[in-house]
Amino acid sequence: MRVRLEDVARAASVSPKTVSRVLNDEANVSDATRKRVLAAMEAMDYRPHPSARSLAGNRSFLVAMLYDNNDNPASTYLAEIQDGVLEACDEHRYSMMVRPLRMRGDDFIRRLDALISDHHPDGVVLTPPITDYAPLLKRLRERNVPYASVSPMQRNGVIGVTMDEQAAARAIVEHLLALGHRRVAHVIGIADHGASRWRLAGYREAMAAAGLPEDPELVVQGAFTFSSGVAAARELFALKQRPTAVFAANDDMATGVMWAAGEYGLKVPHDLSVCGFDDTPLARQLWPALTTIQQPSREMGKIAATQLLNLLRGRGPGQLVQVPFSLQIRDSTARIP
Amino acid sequence: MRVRLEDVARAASVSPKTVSRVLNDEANVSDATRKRVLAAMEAMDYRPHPSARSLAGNRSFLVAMLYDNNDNPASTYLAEIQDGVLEACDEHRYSMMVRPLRMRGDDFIRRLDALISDHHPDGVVLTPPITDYAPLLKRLRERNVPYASVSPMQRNGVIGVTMDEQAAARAIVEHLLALGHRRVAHVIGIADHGASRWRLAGYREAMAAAGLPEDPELVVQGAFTFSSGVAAARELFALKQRPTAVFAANDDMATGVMWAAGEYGLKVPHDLSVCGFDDTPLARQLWPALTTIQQPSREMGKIAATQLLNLLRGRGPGQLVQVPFSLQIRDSTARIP
DNA sequence: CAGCAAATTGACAGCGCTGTCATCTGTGTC
DNA sequence: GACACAGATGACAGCGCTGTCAATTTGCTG
Repeated sequence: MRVRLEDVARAASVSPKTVSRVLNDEANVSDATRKRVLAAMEAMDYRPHPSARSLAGNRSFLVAMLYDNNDNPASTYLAEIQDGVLEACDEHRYSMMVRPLRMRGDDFIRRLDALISDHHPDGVVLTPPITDYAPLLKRLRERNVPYASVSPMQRNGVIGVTMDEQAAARAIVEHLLALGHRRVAHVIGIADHGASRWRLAGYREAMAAAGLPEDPELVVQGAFTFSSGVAAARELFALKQRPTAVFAANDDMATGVMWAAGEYGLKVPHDLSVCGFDDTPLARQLWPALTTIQQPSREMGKIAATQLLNLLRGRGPGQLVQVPFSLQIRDSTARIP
Repeated sequence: MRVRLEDVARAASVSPKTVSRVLNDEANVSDATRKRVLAAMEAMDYRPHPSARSLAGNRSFLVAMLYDNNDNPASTYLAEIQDGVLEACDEHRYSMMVRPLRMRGDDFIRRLDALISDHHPDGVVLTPPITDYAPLLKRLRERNVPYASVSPMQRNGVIGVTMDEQAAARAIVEHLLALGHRRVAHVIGIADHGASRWRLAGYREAMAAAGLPEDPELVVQGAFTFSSGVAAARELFALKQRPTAVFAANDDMATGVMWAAGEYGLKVPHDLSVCGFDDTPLARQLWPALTTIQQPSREMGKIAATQLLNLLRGRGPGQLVQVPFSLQIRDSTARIP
C-alpha cells in the first residue's frame, strides 16, 4: 500500500500540515520537529503524490523544454541540452517534459496556449531559435509563465545561459588569419537566427581588425544544413579568385563544404582550410577532423534550467550566466602553402 | 478563470459525472447527450486538469520513455525515437517524459522503483539496450507497469516494434559479396546488446551462404563508438591478408574504420569498401558517403508507443509490429578492383 | 399495458495534498 | 508574575476530478 503524508504524520506524531511544511521546505518548523519528520519520511520511504501536490498547491512541479523541430531536426545539440535540463530538474525534484513547437505558421501562439492549458508547466526552458520569437515571449509573460533561455538574442532581463558567440567566431577567424589566410569566406546560417548574426558579426570583426576590406563575394547565405553547405561551397569555388579558407556558421555546413571540396578535387586542408561551429560529434569523426568551436551544451542546459528553478523556488531572481567557449583546432585548417 | 468540468456540466445541463464519462469515452452515454456535452466543451474551450484527473482516477496519463545514456550518448537514433513516441502520446492525449536509466551498476532496479514511485507512469517505452535487461522487465511486471519495446531481443509476449536486423545485416553483406569481395570483415557492437548478436548472425549467414569459411581474424570486437571502430580497423589492417571490405555493426564504428583507412593511406572505396548500420545523418555527410542500413527510427518510436497506448486504453492487447529496413547503397562500397 | 431488464444519469464521497486561519507555546519585559 | 509577541503547530476545507452505487428512464416482452 502507498505511504501517504498522513501516515508519516502519525509516525512522527505531528499534524499532516507540519509534514507538508517539512516537505516543502517552509519556514517556522522547529529543528527538532523537522528532523523527526525527515526521519519518518526516510524510514517509510515516503514519496509525495505529484498529482495531489499539484492539485492542492496549484502548481505542477513541471518544467517544459521547448524546441523548434523545424529548423532543428533531431540534433545532438538539443539532446545534450535536454540532458542538462533534465539533470537540473531532477536535482530540484521537478519533472521535465520536452515539447516541439514549430515556429513556422502563425498558429504557434495557439499551440503554446494549448500546451500551457493542457500541462500547466510552472516554467519553460527555451532553446534556439525559439528564444528569439518576440510574440512567444510576450505570450509567456501574459500568461505568467516564467522562462529561461539558452543563448537568447535579446539579453535584457532574460534569465538563462549564454555564450559569447561573436567572440568565438572572431577567435576562429583569427585562427585562420594567423595561419596566413587572407581570402577567408563565411557561410551564414539561417538569416533570422541570433546565432547567425553573431557569428557573422564575429567574422566581420576579425576581418576588419586584420585590415581586410569586406569582400561581399566571400560571404554567402546558408541554412545550417549539410546541403546548404554544399551549395554555398559550390558558389565559392566558382569564384574567379577562390577563398583559401571557409568559416561555416555550423559544423553541418562545414561538413557540406568539405564534401563539396572533395567533389572539386580540393584537398582539405592543403588546398582549403575549413572550420565550423558547435563541435558536434561529427566534427571529430570527419577526415580530416574539423576545427570548430566547442560550447558546453549539456552544461548550458543545466545552467538555464537551474536559473529557472531558482526563480520558481523563490531563491532569488535568476540570472543570465555566460559560459566560455573553446576553440578546437584539428586537422581541417592549415597554414597557407 | 479556469473552466472546470462542473462548468461544462452546467452549460450542457447534465451532471458532472456525465461530462466525465464523455471526457473519458465511456460507454452508456446517449448520443444526444454526448453531442451536447462535446459541444459545450468545445464552446468553452474546456481543458481537463491533468492532476485532478490523475488523482481521482488513479492513473497519470503519463508514458515514460527509458533510455540508457551510458552506452547511448545523445544519439540521433534516440532523438528520433523520442520524437515518434511523443507524437503517438500527443495523439492519445497522454504526456511523455524521458528518463535516462543507466544500466551499469546494480542499483538500477532501485532507480526504476524510484522513477515509478515518483512519477507513476501508466506505462513505459523501452529503447535498446534497456529492452534486453531481464531483471528490469521482471520488476516492471511485478510492479504492474505495462511496457512496449523498440527492437526487443526476446520476442515472446513483448509488444512494441521490431526490425529484422539479421536479415538487414545479411543483405548488406550480400551487397559486398555481390561486388566481388571475399575477405569481408565484421566489427561487432557491444557484446551483450541484442543488436550486436543479430548483426553478427546476419554476417555469418551471408558468408556461409556464399560458401566462405569463417575466418576468426576477420571478426573483431568493437563497442559501437567511433574510437572502437578506429581500433578495430587498425587490428584488421595489421593482418597479413587485409580484408577488402568491412561491415561495421553501426555507422559510428564504420566512420572510425574510414578514419583509420585514411590514416593507413587506404582509399575508400578503391582500396577498401566500408559499410555501416543505422543511417545516421553522418552517413550521408561523410566523404565518401556511407553505404548502410536505414531503419525508420521515428516511425518505430511511434509504433511502439501506439501499441502501449492501445493497451493502456483498453483497445486490445497490443502487438509486436515488424517494420522493413532499407539498404542505402552509397559511395563507400565498390566492386573489387 | 403491466412487468422487467438494460441503458442512462446522477448523488456523493474521497483521491492526497496544501492554503487559510486559529490556537498554542516559549521567551523576554517591566 | 502578568503581559506581549513571535514562532510553532494544528483544524479544516477544498483543489477538480472519478469510483461506487443508487435512481431514473427507456425499450422490450408477453
